[in-house]
Amino acid sequence: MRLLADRRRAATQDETESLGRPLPRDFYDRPATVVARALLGRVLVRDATEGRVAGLIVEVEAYRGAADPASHAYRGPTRRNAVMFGAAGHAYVYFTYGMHHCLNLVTGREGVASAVLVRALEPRIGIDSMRRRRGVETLERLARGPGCVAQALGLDLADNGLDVTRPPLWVSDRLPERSGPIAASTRIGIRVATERPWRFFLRGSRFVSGPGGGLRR
DNA sequence: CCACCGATTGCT
DNA sequence: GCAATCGGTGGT
Repeated sequence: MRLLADRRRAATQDETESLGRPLPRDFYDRPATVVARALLGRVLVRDATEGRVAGLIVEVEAYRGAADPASHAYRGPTRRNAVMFGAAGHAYVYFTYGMHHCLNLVTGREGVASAVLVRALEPRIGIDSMRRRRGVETLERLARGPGCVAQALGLDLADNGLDVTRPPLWVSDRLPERSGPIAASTRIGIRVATERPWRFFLRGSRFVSGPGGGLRR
């Protein structure tokens, strides 16, 4: 009789096979806007002890280096944003408003401090896990909004700095067929008048981009 | 040490 | 429209 752990491992390998391979580091080693666009429609995968959770990336926001006033990196390196200044292909997870976490994927060359904020997912795998973590039922509400994405995936500061070119947190190189309409978040996040982060999302089957954020004060 | 603020969310 | 809630950040 096969051990439970072995069966679980085999199942994980099968699913990984069907999901494709993790995107390699050089995928992320490009400008944030380019990576942001290329991430749309791919599968973000989170493997935890509770099981696998995954969804299609349907909305992202690009933070373009330390010269971008909207970026956490704008005032130079600090303890919190250190990961942004590091190598591409790592997770920058931060805590905000005393209750929410948000997930970024670091892009560009070391020292460039650019990243892509994952703003919304279309749930695909581990939907019941997402429901438990989120405390909501409907697919539309499970991972719409950056705080909801992190909560649905069970991410917190312990995941800051993770290498996203391999499990337990990674993005597949596959571009699956989308099953239905995709809900992008409606709320506006950053409020910087001079320069705004560029947002990318999928509306139905169409690719859309435009300035995110509103005006400050 | 202290004060202010935030790449948000959910409820009124 | 606004409260919740607390670590990050910068100034004293």
